[in-house]
Amino acid sequence: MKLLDIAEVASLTGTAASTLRFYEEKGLIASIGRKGARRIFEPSILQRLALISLGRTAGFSLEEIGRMFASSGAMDLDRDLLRAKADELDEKIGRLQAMRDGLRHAAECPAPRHSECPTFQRLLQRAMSGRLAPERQTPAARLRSL
Amino acid sequence: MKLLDIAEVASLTGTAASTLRFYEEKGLIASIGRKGARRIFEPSILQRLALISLGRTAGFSLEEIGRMFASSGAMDLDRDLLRAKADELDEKIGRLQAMRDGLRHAAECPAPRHSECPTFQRLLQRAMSGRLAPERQTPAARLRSL
DNA sequence: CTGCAAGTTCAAGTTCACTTGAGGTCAAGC
DNA sequence: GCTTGACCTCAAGTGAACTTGAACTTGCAG
Repeated sequence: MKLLDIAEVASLTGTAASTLRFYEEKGLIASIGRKGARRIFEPSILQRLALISLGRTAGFSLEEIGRMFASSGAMDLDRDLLRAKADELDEKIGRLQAMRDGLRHAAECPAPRHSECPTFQRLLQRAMSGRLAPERQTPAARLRSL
Repeated sequence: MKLLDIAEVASLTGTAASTLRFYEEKGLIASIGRKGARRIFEPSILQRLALISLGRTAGFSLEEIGRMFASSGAMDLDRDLLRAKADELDEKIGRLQAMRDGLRHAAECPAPRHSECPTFQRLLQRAMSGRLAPERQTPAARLRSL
């Protein structure tokens, strides 16, 4: 099992070395040791970084992602929380789909103004359903609710 | 056609008044005029703000969103760009779906470590296909996307 | 053995999207 | 007429997620 130095991890994952150091400082990743002053990583770091990247894409903060990794290093969370996050993603996916359809339609629609096109209106409606007045939540409150 | 003051727009859209002023400064919205020093808005501002919120959820920056509104005020863009954005969204949706499936699976899977579960592995693979690093997202965008 | 590219730390800087604060104006209700 | 509060401007502050810079050290090719 080949060990990796920071440059290898960086180029294999597309993550800047500075970001890796930053993530280590934040406790999201860990180097298995040092060779002199230089960090060395296990290959499993690649999966871990994939997971982090994925979580970021899904809209989780580094803080949240950090909590998803138990001390064991595995994803280890309350199943209810996992399900709740999945539901959250479902909603987001739905809105993104509507947005995508809206864009696609806008690219094809011959109407001079999309605001006058009923199809566009319907898509906009769907994309926004239930979130015209998004209950503003403080970061602190959001953290508490985890 | 009832005109709205900043407080009405704020409460109808859930957008803070300070944000509305900020958006105006950035050219994303415009007030139709002033009553004394106070901004007054056309009701169509509500749709515009819905569109902005939608775009933010879809991961576009304010800058990008600004460019999507031509001077006319309608969404008026190069159709190719619109299509490209739609494709971008498609990819993102795919990844989010995989992530959602991964979370859902993690909530059910009896395996002690998800890193040893082939189903989870497959989902992770799919979620990550063709991408190394996540795009940057602001905290505000994350809050909105809840 | 030496040169130097590539690593290290730590502090400070950057970007984005807002928010907050200080200080001021003004219309409306008492 | 006076107070109150919602609005105004402009500048500075905030938090997340990094990046950059300065100053220093080290592994390894030549």
